[in-house]
Amino acid sequence: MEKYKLLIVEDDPNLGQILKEYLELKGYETLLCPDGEVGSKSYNKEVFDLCILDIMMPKKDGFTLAKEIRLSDKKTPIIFLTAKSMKEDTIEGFRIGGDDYLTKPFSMEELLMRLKAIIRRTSVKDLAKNDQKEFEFGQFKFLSDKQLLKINNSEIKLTTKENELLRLLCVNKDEVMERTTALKKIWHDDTYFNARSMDVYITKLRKHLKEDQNVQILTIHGRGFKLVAYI
Amino acid sequence: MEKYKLLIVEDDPNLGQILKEYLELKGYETLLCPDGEVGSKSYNKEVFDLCILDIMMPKKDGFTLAKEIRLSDKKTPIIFLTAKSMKEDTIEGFRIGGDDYLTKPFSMEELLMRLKAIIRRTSVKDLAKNDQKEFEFGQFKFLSDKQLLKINNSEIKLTTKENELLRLLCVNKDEVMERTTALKKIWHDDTYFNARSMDVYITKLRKHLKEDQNVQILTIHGRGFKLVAYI
DNA sequence: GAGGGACGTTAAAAAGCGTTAAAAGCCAAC
DNA sequence: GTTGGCTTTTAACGCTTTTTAACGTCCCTC
Repeated sequence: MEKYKLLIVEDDPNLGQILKEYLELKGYETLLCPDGEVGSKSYNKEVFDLCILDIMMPKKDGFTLAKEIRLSDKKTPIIFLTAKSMKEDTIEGFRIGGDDYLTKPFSMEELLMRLKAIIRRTSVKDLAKNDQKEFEFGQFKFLSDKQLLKINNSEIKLTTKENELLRLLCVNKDEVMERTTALKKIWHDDTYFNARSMDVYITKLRKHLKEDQNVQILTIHGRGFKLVAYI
Repeated sequence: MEKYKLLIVEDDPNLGQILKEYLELKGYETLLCPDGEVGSKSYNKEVFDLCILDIMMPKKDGFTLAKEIRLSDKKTPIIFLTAKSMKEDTIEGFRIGGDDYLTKPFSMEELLMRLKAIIRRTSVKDLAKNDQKEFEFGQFKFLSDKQLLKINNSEIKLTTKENELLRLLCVNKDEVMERTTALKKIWHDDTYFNARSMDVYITKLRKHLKEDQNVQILTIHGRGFKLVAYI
């Protein structure tokens, strides 16, 4: 079963390690970053289900990082951690688009409860679907673990990248597969050339999917792609 | 503009009144109940977007009320208010299915921020889920999830923006689609240039809709547009 | 009915995407 | 280690979508 993935950005190595261990014990996958800059880089390379950001940190503080994240991503929940309980700070945290704000010292249990409450409310993601290996749409049958796309009596062997991209489209069928998500998950970096490479693969997949006119990959301009089947 | 409706259950008449007045000033519709029993009755009579429950109350405490609510309704967010900051209590609040937990005394501003953060999340989720995907008006059939506008035997492929705008007009058919609403929902910012861009798209849509003379996009000067079909 | 703000339309600029082909990278067989 | 075949990336060009700009018209207010 796939786990929820958390980005923890905390400069105090003790607290960071405690957070990491506790949350991993509770069944989450975590990545711990020692400052805002490393946190920013990690955020741009991977997809996380939730971010836990300390506010006062060297190099780049939590508010600045949160603002950067919110420029492109309004969705991923953010929890702030801080030693200051100042009213203005709290309000600033929510103004930026944070989802919760915990003042140190807090109990691990309370953090966990708040984290769960947020994920329960926000997560549209179905973890079970992420483990799915076979998909059907239109007249196609897609076996992602065998890299095979079947239609009628013919089989198309997919390359690794074709396979991963089609899989992500299937997991998000009838919803938008965001460009940035695909780039992070499949190409591990959201850069100009990777984006061009992805466009090439969309073309390749569209050619394969031509066999059934009722299946299409729609372009959602500025956001990504959407796999739809008309029947 | 429809307001969010809040159920406030608080036995302290002073705090209750302050909450009510403050939140109404901030644009919410509220109903204040003096204890859990009255709160329970009110909850069963009306639909609320969020509940604010004090925990220690005569007749029926906040936890009991929350449990009742969660028996039938897992969705409506619940914020607990309490004088006790005991850890077990907080955790119990989240265990029941609460969404946030504020310890008295708290600032009205912080309550408002937390409330907004929760509503921002839940309303986004709802919009994504319970949205209609197919519309009919005049001789048109509009499949918004496929970005297709059909009339007679022809299909018009819509661009992403055309599609989103037409969808918003359809949702508000025969009523005014406010300019600011459209700009916020589709362009994510109500600025001068986005407003001009939207005008361009209204022109594009009007061209597409020319196929049926009985369908029109009316201009409501100073407010927005209205999609109407005369037959 | 004059003036200013709001809207309508068209065209050009900018940004984003689609497609093809060539270059580079990878890997297994020889 | 070199070859050949396949996958992936880079490059280039053309096209579509979206935004910006400019100018004309409408419409409300005074």
